[in-house]
Amino acid sequence: MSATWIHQFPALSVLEPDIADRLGDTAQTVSLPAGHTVFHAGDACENFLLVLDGVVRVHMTSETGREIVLYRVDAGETCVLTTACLLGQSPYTAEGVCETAVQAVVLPAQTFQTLMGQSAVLREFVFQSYGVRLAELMSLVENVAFGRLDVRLARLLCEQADAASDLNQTHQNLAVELGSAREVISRQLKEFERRGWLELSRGRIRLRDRAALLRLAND
Amino acid sequence: MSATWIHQFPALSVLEPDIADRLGDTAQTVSLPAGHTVFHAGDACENFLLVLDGVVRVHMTSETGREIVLYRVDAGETCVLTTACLLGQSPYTAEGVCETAVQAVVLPAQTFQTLMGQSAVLREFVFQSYGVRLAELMSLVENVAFGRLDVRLARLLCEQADAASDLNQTHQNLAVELGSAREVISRQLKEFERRGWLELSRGRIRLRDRAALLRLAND
DNA sequence: CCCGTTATGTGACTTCGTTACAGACGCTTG
DNA sequence: CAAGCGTCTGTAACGAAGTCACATAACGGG
Repeated sequence: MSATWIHQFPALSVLEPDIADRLGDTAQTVSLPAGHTVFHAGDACENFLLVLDGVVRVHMTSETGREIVLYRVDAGETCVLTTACLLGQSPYTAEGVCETAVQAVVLPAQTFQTLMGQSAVLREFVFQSYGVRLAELMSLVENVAFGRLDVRLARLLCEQADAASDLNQTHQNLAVELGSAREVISRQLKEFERRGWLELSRGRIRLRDRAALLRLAND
Repeated sequence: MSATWIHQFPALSVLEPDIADRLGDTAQTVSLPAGHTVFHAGDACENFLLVLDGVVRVHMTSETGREIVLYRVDAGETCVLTTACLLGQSPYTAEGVCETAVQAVVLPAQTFQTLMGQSAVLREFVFQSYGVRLAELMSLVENVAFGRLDVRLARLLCEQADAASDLNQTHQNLAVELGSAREVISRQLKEFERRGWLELSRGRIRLRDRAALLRLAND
């Protein structure tokens, strides 16, 4: 019998019935707490992962300790890095950490390979993920290589702020998001505050002039 | 009858016979001169591409004119960006230029989709490409975000120098390779020359102390 | 040989990352 | 409540890399 979780996701709800059954039978679902490390750089990859609920953040760390977020895996998405490592028999080159509590489906490599050969829908699904991530990564390269930090920061702030124009983030977290250094972000935020665009307090930023930030962001 | 070019490539020589025939029948092969632009950023993608001979370079250009090489498509390889755009119905986000004269197979989107559904070998081939490029792009992100320029340049010089330790490249070209600026590369090369590691002349660099460059490169 | 084109050299300046701290805030605990 | 501690933020000085504005220099036809 096909598991109920499959029907949560449009991309999978059209799975061939027999494939859906196989998936429901073989796949284990696991619960991981927030902060749990799903994989480290250098780990061998043994399972295909599909996130059912929560968010996994995939990021790289430099030798000097700086980090950069590559992408996030949301509910209904798969981790392409995992797929790539599985199919290419190569170890992970980045780290995956649960940003929230996460429910995920774990599929042994062997089963994954078999199902990929049998299900056009699953293939389509995985291909789609690849395409999206590839585009994201290219855009990341562009931003890191050419983008100005003030512009990127302004964009990030506008994206992350909630309806009340608040965001609860440390400068360190924002730095990781952009692959920059905490001190640089602090400096830039201070400059934004000086211009009256926002207000800083410990662990929180309140946007005061979103329009100004958006103007800068759309450079 | 299956075209002879198919047998040049290990990955495709194991194609199912009927698929190979279809490919041989429908696919057009084209010849492009060195310097020819295969696709621009913003173009819609209409054909699947497979390089038979020569090299296509895929790079991005910033608003300010700086460029960075994302990857190269060599003989026997496909352009993942093309595949991604094809499957995702999205426009190109980078530019592809023939670095040498190029012979390539051009497959209409429709035919590609059909063959992808029918041939496990072709799928395997395309998946493999995705994985490799994804890893390359992640490594690029890491280098651009965290790598020191002198180290990256030293690495590039060692890679590109021929057996005689010569390489015929302008500083501008090296800059594009690393996503940096010409002046910065000139400065760094001058510094290497000052240390006696190489010799500069117009359009050519001769390595004098490859060991020293390698030491720096392996930081 | 002259001249236009392409390549390289240089200095001043800006932005960003690094190092090395000093405070400041919030929380626990005696 | 005060003291102590871990985390977060501020700052200054410096180094590394990108930008701007040029000056030269080498090459390759006519």
